[in-house]
Amino acid sequence: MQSVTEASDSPLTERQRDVLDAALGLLVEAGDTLTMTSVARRASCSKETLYKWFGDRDGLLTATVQWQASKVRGIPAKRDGLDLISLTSGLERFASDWLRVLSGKISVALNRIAVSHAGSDKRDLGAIVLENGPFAMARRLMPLLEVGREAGLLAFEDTEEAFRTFFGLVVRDVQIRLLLGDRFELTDVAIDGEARRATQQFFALYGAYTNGAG
Amino acid sequence: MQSVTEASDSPLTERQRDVLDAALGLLVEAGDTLTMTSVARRASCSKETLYKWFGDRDGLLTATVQWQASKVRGIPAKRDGLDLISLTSGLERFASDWLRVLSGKISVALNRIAVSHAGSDKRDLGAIVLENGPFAMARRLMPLLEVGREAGLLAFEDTEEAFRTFFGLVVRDVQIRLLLGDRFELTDVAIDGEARRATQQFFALYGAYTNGAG
DNA sequence: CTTTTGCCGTACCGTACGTTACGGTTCGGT
DNA sequence: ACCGAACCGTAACGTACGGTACGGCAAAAG
Repeated sequence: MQSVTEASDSPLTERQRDVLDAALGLLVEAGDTLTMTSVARRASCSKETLYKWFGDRDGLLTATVQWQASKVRGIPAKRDGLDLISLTSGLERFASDWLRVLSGKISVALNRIAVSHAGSDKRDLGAIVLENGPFAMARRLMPLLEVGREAGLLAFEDTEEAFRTFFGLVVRDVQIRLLLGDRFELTDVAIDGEARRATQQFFALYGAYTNGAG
Repeated sequence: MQSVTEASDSPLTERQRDVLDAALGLLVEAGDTLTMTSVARRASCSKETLYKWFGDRDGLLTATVQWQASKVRGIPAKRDGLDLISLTSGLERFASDWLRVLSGKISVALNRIAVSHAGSDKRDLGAIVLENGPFAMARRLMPLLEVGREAGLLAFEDTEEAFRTFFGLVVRDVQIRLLLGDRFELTDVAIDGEARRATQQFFALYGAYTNGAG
């Protein structure tokens, strides 16, 4: 027996991971209208166990979001961006991956939960999603941008500023429209096209061989 | 007596508007955790009246969102963008206004509500917010962009494509961070700076005097 | 074999809240 | 002055759901 709600680095039994996967599935299907009873039934476990492991409903939600975050985390960006070709393809692949994750059902569902719980005095799911969403993207991308700058391929003063512009060029209105329930068809080829366009526009703004209008 | 839930263009009594303002205030303060009782108390009306006018809780929420939308709607964009100066200032003012609305408490609250209700089978608040948010922005801005193109100041093929890029350059990660509860200080001068940067970058991408990389 | 532990299944409790019902009050119409 | 409609305030109902208690079982510990 171990309560997961205390320290953030509890090792999580395989059974617990199964339970969280069940909760994740229900979260995607039903949003935060999921009930403790439904989670228990889906996971074939008792409600008592849920409460023993996760404390309360909010603890279960938090653990579920963290569990998904731990799955996505750790796709390291390759730092081989020394020439223009590899930097370009690195940015493109980055944008492509990001859009793919962003438009996935799980991401949409989790962002919905976090948004609707933000501003509450409970455990802040928003902070977790923020940390594993935009902030994680920044942590992974900004080193790549700086490598590009040191290689003389990019020109900017504020790295965060450059990153946020890249973010805007990649995501545009896609995420908010998805969150607001707009039916959106975003095929894989469309995503790749978006990534290519965003990268191209980013180079038009921050490429060292054009104007360095940072 | 008139039920507002049926036709979308019910004229709304002044008393009803007062009630919706009260609901709006509670929505900003408490999110969708507001109760029918609290709305009745704040508006000094009976719950029976709430149900007679708006049908049910969801109808009240919908009416409230529509009421706020009807307040924001109808700030027409001036179509005087014939020379570069006025086009630039038009875009800047547009971006500035948009960021100001976007970062306001009411906008954040309403987007939160709409996001958390999206994907539900109830009346779609997401569609309303979408219609009065990004889509309204598009309807107002795209004509201005086309005027700029016809005046030879901008170069692009797909107007919607150009608009969405402008959207991305203006909003970047601001909205999602606000929705996720990130404490964010966005002063008026900062907003004006953002608007200026976005406009400048947009001209760098779509200005006719540079490359027309649409 | 006995004890302990951990968990399942289920019944149960308390409460919050959406919704309805009803008596009392205001107010415009005649 | 009278009537009826609209509305206020509040009490009451029904229910869904978070949280708890408890009996039974299987497996590990002793």
